[in-house]
This record gives sequence, structure tokens and C-alpha cells, in this order.
Amino acid sequence: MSIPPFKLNGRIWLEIDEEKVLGHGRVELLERIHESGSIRQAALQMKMSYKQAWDLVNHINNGFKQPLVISKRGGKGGGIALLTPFGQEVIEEFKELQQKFFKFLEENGKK
Amino acid sequence: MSIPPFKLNGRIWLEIDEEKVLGHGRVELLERIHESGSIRQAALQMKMSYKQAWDLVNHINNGFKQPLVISKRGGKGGGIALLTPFGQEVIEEFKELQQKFFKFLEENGKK
DNA sequence: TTGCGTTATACTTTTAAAAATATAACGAAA
DNA sequence: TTTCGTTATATTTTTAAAAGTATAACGCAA
Repeated sequence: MSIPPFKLNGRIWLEIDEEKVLGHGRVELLERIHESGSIRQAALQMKMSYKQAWDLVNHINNGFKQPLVISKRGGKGGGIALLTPFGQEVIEEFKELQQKFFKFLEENGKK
Repeated sequence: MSIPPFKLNGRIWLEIDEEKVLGHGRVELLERIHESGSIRQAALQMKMSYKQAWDLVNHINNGFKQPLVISKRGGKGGGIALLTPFGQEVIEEFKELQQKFFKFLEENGKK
């Protein structure tokens, strides 16, 4: 581009039935759930409320036909949450798409 | 991708000082201003209020250092608005970026 | 010099999103 | 059978964004 110092930026996401089901923030949440085994811990790490995190997880699981996250309450530790193999597969593929997109932004963002 | 029928979608925009200054909606507004010579007409076409359109134009002009839109009030027709050559140049380049981005989405969106 | 349609701007109201609060359900372990 | 920390969910409150309303300023043309 020619004149002032501006930067190309953007976002990508996956849609099902015209509705956004997975974007960069939700993927980060899923990753943290996977690592910590807890929705609550993931929410704390991302400085959002448990409710908000749970709503997101719920929305994701509903959007896709199969759940990406399985959770149980009660028991040792109070409860647990984990990614299904399908969930792991989906976020892996999304992250690859994101890599390509970052590359796109870099290549085309130069003036 | 492997399982359900989902679609890759996204948006790109230009930022100046970490702030969004031009995206797909604003470009459409600018184009309509250019064609009609009127902020009000452009707003009507896009079913937004004049105020909202004017705020957007104002924000765009402030974000870039040079104005993309020049407007005058009074006179024949009540007033007029038009794109500067710089404005025309910017939206032209942004539209090219958008074309490339659409291509990116198509190429990578296939499962 | 009055009327006209637009630009320009302030102010208020409405709406929607986000955040906060509260509470029930659960199951392992002590 | 009680405690514990979490999941699960409803309800309320707060906040921010959007929309709406009102009005002044302007300059050409009649």
C-alpha cells in the first residue's frame, strides 16, 4: 500500500448452518481445557467467568453434531472436563488454517 | 476437514495505531457515497441512519491522516460529499486485498 | 430574504451484550 | 453421611453499543 503506516489484520472462523461455531478465542479455551482438565481453570486462565466459558463450550458442542468437550461433575477434584478425539482433531486442523491465514496476512499486508 | 459440513469464513480490515479504520462495511459505504455524492443517500441505501454513516465517515477521516471523504453543506441540493483521490486509491487497494482473501477462503475452506 | 435539503453535532432513549449473583447437582473420599 | 470443588443452570444487574431525536449551520436558487 502506498501511504500511511497501516496494518492488515483479520479473523477466520468456522461456521455451521450460517452460524459461527469456532474461532480463535474458542480454540484457545478448548486448548486450555485440554491442558488443565477443567473448564473452571481454563476460564480463570483466560480471565473470563466460568459461566461464560461454560456457555461457549455448550455452544460449541451444540454447533458440531458430536461433542468436542466431555465433562462430568462430582467425584475426585469436584469434576473434570476433557477434549474428545474429535475435538482434538478439529482444533488441530483449525490451527493449521490459522497458520496459513497468518501467512496470508503477512504476505499481503506489506504496503 | 473431515467430519460435518462446515464452512470457513472470515474478515479482513486495515488498522492504524491498533485501531480498525477500514473494513468491508465501511468500504461499501464509501463506494456508495462516491456513486451518489451524498452521505445521506448512501446511508439510506445501506439502511443505516445518517448519524451512523456520518460517524463512520468521521472516524475514517480521523483514522487516516488525510481525508478519504470531503463534504460540504449548503448550496444546490443541500450539500455534497465525495471521495478524494486518496480515498479512491485506498478503497481500490482494499478491494483487491479482499479478492485475494476470498480466494484464500475458497482454497482452504474445502474439507 | 426565504425556503430547501443536506451536512454537522449534541443529547436522549432503547436495545443487546456482558457480567455478576445465586443455587442445585454430582460423586469420590474421608 | 458429610465435606469438597467442580459442573450445570437460572436469574438479576450492570455496562456498552446502537438507535433515535432534535437542532443548528450552510449556501444556492427562486
